[in-house]
Amino acid sequence: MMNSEFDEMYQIVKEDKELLGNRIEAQLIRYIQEEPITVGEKIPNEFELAEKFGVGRSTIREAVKGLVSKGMLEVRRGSGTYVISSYPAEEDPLGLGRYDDKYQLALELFDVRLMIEPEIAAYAAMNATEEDVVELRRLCDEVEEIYRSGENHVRKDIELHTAIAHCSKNRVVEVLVPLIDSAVHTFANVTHRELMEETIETHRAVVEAIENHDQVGARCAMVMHLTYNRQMIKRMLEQGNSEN
Amino acid sequence: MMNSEFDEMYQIVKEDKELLGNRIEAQLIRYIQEEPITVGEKIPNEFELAEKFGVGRSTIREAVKGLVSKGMLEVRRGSGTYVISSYPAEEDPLGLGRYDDKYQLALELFDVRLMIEPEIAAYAAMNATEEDVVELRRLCDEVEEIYRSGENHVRKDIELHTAIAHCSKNRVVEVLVPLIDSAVHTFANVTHRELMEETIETHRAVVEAIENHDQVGARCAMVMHLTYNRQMIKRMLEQGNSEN
DNA sequence: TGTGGATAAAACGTCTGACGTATGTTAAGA
DNA sequence: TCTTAACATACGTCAGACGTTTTATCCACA
Repeated sequence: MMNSEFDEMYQIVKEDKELLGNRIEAQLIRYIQEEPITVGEKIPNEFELAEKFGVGRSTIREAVKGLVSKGMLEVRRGSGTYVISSYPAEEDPLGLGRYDDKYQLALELFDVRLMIEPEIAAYAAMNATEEDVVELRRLCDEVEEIYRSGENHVRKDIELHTAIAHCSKNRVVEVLVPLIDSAVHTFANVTHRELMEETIETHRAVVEAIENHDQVGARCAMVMHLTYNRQMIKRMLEQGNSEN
Repeated sequence: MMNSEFDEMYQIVKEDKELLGNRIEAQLIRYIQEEPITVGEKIPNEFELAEKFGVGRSTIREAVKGLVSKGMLEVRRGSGTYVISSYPAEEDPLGLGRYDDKYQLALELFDVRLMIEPEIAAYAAMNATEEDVVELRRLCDEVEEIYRSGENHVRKDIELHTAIAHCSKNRVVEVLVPLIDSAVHTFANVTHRELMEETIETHRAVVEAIENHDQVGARCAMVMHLTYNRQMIKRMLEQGNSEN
């Protein structure tokens, strides 16, 4: 048989209870990214994929359909299925992947955060309940804990900012904040010791101001938090750029 | 035969070149909204739908899958397929359909617009090129024209606000603004003569300030525009509410 | 009478094979 | 050389079978 090394790598083992189609979808992402099949190229046809992954053609079609709706693939009937983005929509919910100057994009993302998140913090200071504050404190601790353990804290960081948005009692920003912040995660994912120490500190300052219903304080703390982050990221990305 | 009146209404005629699955998806939306099948209820099973729409089960599954990824349906294996939002993601890109108090939601949407759009207008005043301004003027005219003709101007209105976002030269807000504003369209779609007259006027004030690179002026004009709109919509929705 | 487990029914998930239709390519003919 | 017809490729749709999960039913047993 051909593809034996492929089989070992990608052939699925049916034991999970997660739906097959979804697992194949994840495998397909991995396959495209590892191969790699770059933007504009076409992936193997449905029969080949079915054979490679050891599943039926309908399952492949499910997976492909999923990635089409996530903006990663495009189907041209009679011709083939093509890669149109390197990321599925979960990692890039705003569809920013089509821009290639990640550096500028990162700064623009922070400009947007600076537009809304200080205001959100002020709303939060106005509307947060006691339970909300408990939750915020817990998240602050978790972010710090994860950071100290050396793991990636970004997911938790987004959770914290989303929780602050939740405190604002405006459900629209509660949707918006994770969208924007996870885009930051994708396009400006830098970590740095000094940055983290400062982040943990300003996080607590924001939460404290919210707890005291100090709107101006919350707004200012958030501005500081984001400004410092923006500055550091700008510096680090400039270094990264100059190395090219 | 049963369902004859149904057949007349929903049975598809195979003549278009649009893919069957996509057409069925649209039919399914219409069916759910007209029936109506409200949030939380389940839709008929796949076999019934296949028979009703006169297509194969795989086609129904394609359509359902599409609406799942658009956040309108949820499939519970072994149980059925349920409506979780009254709108597909195109009309409700932020997934706000799961909330049922449209009134409060509309106000929250305007609060968010008030957070970002004045700031965007200020950025636009700073960065707009001459061609940008020409485009803005053109859109102002078009909005007015469409309004005078009695047609629905909201699409064009969103275009104008998106164009202003484009002038800011921040590509993130250029993505964000149409998301938010089309949600406004879905959840707070009110028209009113007085509102429109004022809207057309303040639109021009914003554009004029942008043209003059008057950041403060642009910000203020946008605040006025949105505040007035929020106020009117609040009043009209309160009337609507009290009639219940 | 009440409860727990076995059983059946309902509904989605996946596989297979066949045929339809759009697209692209190639080769023959004018 | 250009056009056109045939052919190959690849996705689209259908039909039927069987598996798995969830939910409802019902009966036995305490």
